[in-house]
Amino acid sequence: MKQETRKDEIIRTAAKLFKEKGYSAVTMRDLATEMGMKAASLYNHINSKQEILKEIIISLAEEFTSGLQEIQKSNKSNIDKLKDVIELHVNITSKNTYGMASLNNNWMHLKEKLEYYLQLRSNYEDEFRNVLQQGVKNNEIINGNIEVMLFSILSTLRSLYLWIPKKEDLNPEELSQKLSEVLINGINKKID
Amino acid sequence: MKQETRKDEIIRTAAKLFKEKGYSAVTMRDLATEMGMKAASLYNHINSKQEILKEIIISLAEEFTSGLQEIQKSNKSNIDKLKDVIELHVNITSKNTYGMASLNNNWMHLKEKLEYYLQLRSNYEDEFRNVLQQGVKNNEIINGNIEVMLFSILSTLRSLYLWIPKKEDLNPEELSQKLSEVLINGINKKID
DNA sequence: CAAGTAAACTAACGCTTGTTAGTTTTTTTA
DNA sequence: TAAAAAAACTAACAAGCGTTAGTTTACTTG
Repeated sequence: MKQETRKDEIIRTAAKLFKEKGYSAVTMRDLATEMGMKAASLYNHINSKQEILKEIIISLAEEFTSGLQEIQKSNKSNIDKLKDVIELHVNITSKNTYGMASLNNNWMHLKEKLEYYLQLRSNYEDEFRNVLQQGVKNNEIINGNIEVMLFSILSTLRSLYLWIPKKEDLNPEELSQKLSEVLINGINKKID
Repeated sequence: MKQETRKDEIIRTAAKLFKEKGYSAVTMRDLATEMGMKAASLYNHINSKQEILKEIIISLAEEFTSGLQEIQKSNKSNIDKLKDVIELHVNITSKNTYGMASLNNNWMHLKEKLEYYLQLRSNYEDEFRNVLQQGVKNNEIINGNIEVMLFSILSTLRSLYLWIPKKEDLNPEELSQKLSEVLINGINKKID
């Protein structure tokens, strides 16, 4: 575990402010105040406001990409892969709810890295869809509208950053498990 | 059907830009350009940038509130009430995906109306939770973690604004129905 | 403890922001 | 068609923006 540099601290603090007000509404003076310094001093550690956003978003996006690739390698059932993906989202989001807000809401303010981000995101959705499609093919998942399923599950997972901070009584393991139950089996009481 | 005033047109155009870049990143000059006029001219129709945001968000929030109250009045089963709520979200969002982006992501930039908005939102979640709780009590809904169910469903419904514009092949009725299926029954293939 | 480096500071830059004042043009009304 | 109203315009404002240059202070190291 490498210890946090001043740059890391700035990025972490920025992510927190970006979650509260969005990238554009947070000024370098806001960030400096929160760090207990003057705005110009930030530039001893970072090159630009844009760089901060890039660091927050791209590192998270790559973490999701490599996480999903790892899951795909296994030879588990597709339902179990789906459970692993849910766990992946819960784990990454639990560690960095602030950063996830930027990933979800501030990606459009990326400049040089925008295209790269969109590529990662698009690939991620394709891989995710693939799990569902294979699940249908193998009779693990109902033969319904794949896009509706994908959208529904992914929307929930992408919103975790808003909800995890409010429910600290649930640890990541419990949360993953309960979330898997609801997302996979629904809420309907079976008649049996 | 009252015809659209110039003010309405400005608000609608602003909502579109707010969705693309967020409230703070959209300037009055951006909005004016999109409207084919100069920034100062906007002020013949609106009082401030803040007023535009207020109009977008509060009208939608009140539409949700009154819609849910109407649903609560009926004596349908709670599962059927839930289906109606899903339909409510699909209908309101279909009519105004741009405005829904502001509702979801730019509410924190409200000033005078912030507290009012938060009250509406909080009440809405309480009413929604109530439907689920009654459903559990009446043996319609599984006796699981209510908060996880609430979060999962509401996250999906609140993300509809991102997804509806990309899937124009699905009309609101079909979408509501398929969404209800997935959110209520899950995606798991029943073994029978 | 001297030298070097890291990290803070002050001051300022050129540019953009939301908004106002005053004027001109266009459209509606009588 | 003249008067009134609506809706555009130009010009400018004070404040705030990200960032740079140059300097001072605080820590680290030989």
